[in-house]
Amino acid sequence: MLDVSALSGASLKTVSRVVNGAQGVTPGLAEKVRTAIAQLGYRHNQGASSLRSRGQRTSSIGVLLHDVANPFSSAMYRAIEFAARDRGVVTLAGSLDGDPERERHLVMELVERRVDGVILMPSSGDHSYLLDERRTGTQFVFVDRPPAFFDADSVLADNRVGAARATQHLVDVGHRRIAYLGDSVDIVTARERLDGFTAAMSEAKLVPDPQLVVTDVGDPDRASVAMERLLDLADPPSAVLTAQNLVTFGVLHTLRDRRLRHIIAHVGFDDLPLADLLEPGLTVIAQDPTRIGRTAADLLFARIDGDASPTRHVVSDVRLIVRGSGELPGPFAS
Amino acid sequence: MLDVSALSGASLKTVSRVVNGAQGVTPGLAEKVRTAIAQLGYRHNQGASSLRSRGQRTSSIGVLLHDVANPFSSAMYRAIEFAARDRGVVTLAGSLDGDPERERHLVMELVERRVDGVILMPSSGDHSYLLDERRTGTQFVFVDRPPAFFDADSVLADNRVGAARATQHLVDVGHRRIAYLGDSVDIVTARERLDGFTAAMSEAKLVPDPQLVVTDVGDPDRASVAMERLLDLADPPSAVLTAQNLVTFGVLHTLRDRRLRHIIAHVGFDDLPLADLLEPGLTVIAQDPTRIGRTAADLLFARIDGDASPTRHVVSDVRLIVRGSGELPGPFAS
DNA sequence: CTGTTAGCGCATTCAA
DNA sequence: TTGAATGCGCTAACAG
Repeated sequence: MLDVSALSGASLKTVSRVVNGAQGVTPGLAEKVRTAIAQLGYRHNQGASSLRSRGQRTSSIGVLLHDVANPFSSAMYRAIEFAARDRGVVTLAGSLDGDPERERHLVMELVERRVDGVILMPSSGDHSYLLDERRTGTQFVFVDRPPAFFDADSVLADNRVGAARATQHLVDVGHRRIAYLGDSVDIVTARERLDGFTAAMSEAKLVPDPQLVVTDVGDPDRASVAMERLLDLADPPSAVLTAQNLVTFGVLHTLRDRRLRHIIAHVGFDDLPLADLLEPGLTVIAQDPTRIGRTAADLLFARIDGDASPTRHVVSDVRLIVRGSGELPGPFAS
Repeated sequence: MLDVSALSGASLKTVSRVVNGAQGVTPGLAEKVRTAIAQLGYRHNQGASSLRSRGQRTSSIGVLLHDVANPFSSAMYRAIEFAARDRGVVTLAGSLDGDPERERHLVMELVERRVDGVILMPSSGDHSYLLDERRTGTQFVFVDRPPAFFDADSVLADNRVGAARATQHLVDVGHRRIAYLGDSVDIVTARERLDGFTAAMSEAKLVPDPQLVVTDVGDPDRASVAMERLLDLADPPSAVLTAQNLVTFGVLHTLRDRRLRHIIAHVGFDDLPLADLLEPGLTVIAQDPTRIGRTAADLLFARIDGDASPTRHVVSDVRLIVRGSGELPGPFAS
């Protein structure tokens, strides 16, 4: 910037004004400055700039997700990135893979870089440590899972209602022995989905067979193995609800390998990219990652802009997408 | 940091030393400093730090992709993020959506934030503008598509060989009327794939029917429409090669809707998440996004570390994954 | 409308 | 081993 000042003959401050598009610079002088900038290939240094001004804002936010490559996560990230771009804000993205330690570490890395805010899909079950991090002025918004021991905005899907709707759908088709495969109940989201399942079963005057409720299968392999076991029971399920997309993945493989995809009814929580091209198509409870991302970004930017109103907890609707697998009658149909 | 200094009684410089884990601080003093840091909830400011030191390094890199939510891109991003984490480097990710202007804009945003380097899947066909950007010290590595009018490292899939292998596979099955659907030939990658197709056809002493070669369908909808037209020809193709995953997507839909998935042979370029669960499974030429991402990150970090050796162009192998769709005999088989 | 001075938070001299 | 001064690139506050 000093070089630009020297070459253009304008003072340092005037160059700064031109760079920042500030009011009140004679067009002629401004033009000289711009020429010098182009000639020297000068590039504004946002880091140095934000050190001194704009209340230390860096125009950057962090997005920490379970796994950036998960289709649900990446669709959400896309929406956040889109919202951020409108404001000239860049986004840093990281994956936590369910590791609480990595969550803390990456949050710290982001805070040390003074991002204006963080959108967090948490991997830990205790966010009290964020009280310290917030002192730097960093704002936090939670997605997919709620904050624990910490007060912050959140955007969550309606897990309970979604799981209940899926369950009821299977009941309506005529199923009685419905299996549930999901994540550990230590994860709030997973617990809510299980609650939704249980509630819908009760509603239908059905008692879930404990054998058919499996709650510690968070990845495709374990889900696959668990499903095999259920199918080997003397009295196997006629329908299955998979409470998460990786679980859905594993169960799809098992059903395909056993040639049961056309027989056992199946509803998955979360949509999958090629779900409509499967035979039969996969019936799912779909969240809207784009809307969730957009909402989270809006909440975050409002906080960054100084919104100090009470914490907001947005519940994002889910919807049932009927594609065939959830409408199968099961093995005992005539 | 001033507050920490005051509370701990150590000088500013000593606090700095402790924060950076530098040598030669009495354990006792260091402990006092750490206590003060914890007590005050002090967080190191990387922005200010990099302004003064480490040759202005920010320990951040940018990753600009066609679309962060594309499964190929997000898998690659994951690998880059992983490599970066090992070095305590954070990654900024953005989507370009094929817009050259956005590419220039986002590159500038990253340079203004003084990222140490950028991994770029380009959307533009002229990168001479990067000569200016490189003056700030920012390093560039290209992935998926090569740089034009600019000298930089690159990691590309073996597009020509991949498309040729797919074509030959279809020829080996017995196909003669093979359709090709791909992106515009203005995109270097797309041109190479088309060249591979043409070369393999020649090799087999076949002359591609110009009607069956469609080169301006970059998204699912246009690919779908184009495929419909091909199927409506008096002499439709018995096999199809789709040169990109979004094209594959569109063609899959058309074939499914026409109940031709079990009849027309189909090989896709790029793998898809549920490709093995389709009926029949989708035969593909698969790139290895993880390896590509890892390689690109390694190249970039070497440059950031001062490697000034001649530009390297890495070609990443592709492989044929046989799953069923590519081995169908076509409609005229007895 | 323009320039001067001071200082954001930190690390690099160099001296003690 | 520790500390004081100096300045990284930039902008807020204040002159002129």
